[in-house]
Amino acid sequence: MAEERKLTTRAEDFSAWYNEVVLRAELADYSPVRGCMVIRPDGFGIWERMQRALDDAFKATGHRNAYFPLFIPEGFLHREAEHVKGFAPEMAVVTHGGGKRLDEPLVVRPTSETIIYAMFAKWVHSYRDLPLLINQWANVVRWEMRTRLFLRTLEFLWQEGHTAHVTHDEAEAEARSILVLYRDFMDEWMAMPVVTGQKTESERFAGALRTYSCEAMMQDNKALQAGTSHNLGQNFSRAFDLTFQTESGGSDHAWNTSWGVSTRLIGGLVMTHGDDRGLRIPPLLAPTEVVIVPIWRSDSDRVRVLEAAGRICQSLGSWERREPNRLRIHLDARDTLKPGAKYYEWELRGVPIRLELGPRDLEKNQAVLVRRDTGAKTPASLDTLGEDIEQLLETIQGSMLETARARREEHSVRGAITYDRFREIMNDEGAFVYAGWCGSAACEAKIKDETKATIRVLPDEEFRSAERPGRCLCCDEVATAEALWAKAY
RNA sequence: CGGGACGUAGCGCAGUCCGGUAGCGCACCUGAAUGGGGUUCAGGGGGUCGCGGGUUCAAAUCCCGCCGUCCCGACCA
Repeated sequence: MAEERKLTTRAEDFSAWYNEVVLRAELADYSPVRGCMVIRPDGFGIWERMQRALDDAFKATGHRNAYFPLFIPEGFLHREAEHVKGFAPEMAVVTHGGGKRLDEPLVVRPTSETIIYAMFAKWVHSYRDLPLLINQWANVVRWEMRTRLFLRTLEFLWQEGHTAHVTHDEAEAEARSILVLYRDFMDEWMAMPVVTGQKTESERFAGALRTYSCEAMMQDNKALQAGTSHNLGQNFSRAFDLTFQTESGGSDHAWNTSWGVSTRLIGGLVMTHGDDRGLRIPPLLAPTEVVIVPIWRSDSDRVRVLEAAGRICQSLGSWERREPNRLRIHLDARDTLKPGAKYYEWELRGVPIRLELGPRDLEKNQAVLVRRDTGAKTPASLDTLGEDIEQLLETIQGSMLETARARREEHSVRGAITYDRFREIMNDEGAFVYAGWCGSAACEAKIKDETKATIRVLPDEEFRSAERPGRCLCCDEVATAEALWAKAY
């Protein structure tokens, strides 16, 4: 009977395991519309914490939030040739409104470059108006053929930053600094280590000069693009007449960047940290950091334990060092479930710390703290509970990052490698392979065709192998770059 | 759009080959006991068997058509 309730283990079938965890932990659900997703409160709670952290970071670097329309005139998309080519196949188009056929169809935004730069053109007149640093929290629609909860849905929530600058270098610096901001967020908040780097021409954002990306490794050794930042050059400025008067009195097109992360991050979080018991949420993003499971035998015990648990909630929730952000603590006082059943449930939901409190603990003036990530149990004195929990949460956060990083490194291959060996690795377990590339799209395509692996990025200096491979993985020509190869989501 | 599988209670499934009262587990409701790792017992509610047509005394089951979902390809944050 207990067997039946067990999760599919990750090793058996990673996809099935992922779906099962997302659904059973109640992060999301399928909607009546195929390919769309309902984000449930538990999932949205994680997103809200991500939003807050990112929003603070954007504000701290001078960006401000604004909102632009959901509908974009179809003609706008066509003004940038590359852009429309990239997005046309996945656009949802509104042809009727108010019962009448529209003169010009409206595209439901797949991304907002066009409408935003059309507005920027009205707002920017002088170099003094620059840089213009705007962010938008919004939903977008991309009509994907195959969807997957959180990772690829027809509609998704995201944040898209759009900026305009006086010079190329300034825009480039912005795109790079946002990439670092993303990486820090993924490291420090999500405990999900990422490789940063530049996309190849074939993987570049439609209409961009250069695209930078954060790539995370999932537990099936596939790569997940977790965030992107683009230097758009003057392509959109030209298309939308975004000009300004320069300091010397001339006229110039502004330089743009755009960048975004989406609810896909939640999928990445699940696939990075989840285990065979369910979700593991890093403390900083956990909607609930601590769950108290009270234990009692008799009615009098029940009263005593619940009273003590209530006191803990009150004092920790208002613990002075946490003000105004109280410790996010939940008391599971349900008397319909045995403690054991509660343990399984909260483990599935990924709450970082479980606090067990029973009559025996009260006698010893202690509680038992159980880590979700390692399962380790330690008693803690009720007198120092706040400090101990705070300490433990920090430990868990750091330890989860280290575990994920170690896992990634364990499945990374650096240095010279033969094509046969590469194919073997890709067909076997999969891995992040750092290997030479001649720079030709032909080789890139050939490898993708033969191994299903793709170039994810040309990694930043710090992620490259110490010894640069001299030869292209594919054609054996002299390599002009080292690329990160992996199978990808 | 090509290849494969499936559609039966909220969820997971059996029953279909070989037509004959619509079942099981979980969840849910009521009551009692239980309570430091998925409690037990007793009772109970819930299904136009994806939709439409055909064959038959009789269809979840056989035949035809349609719809939908999932998986694998091409596409993608």
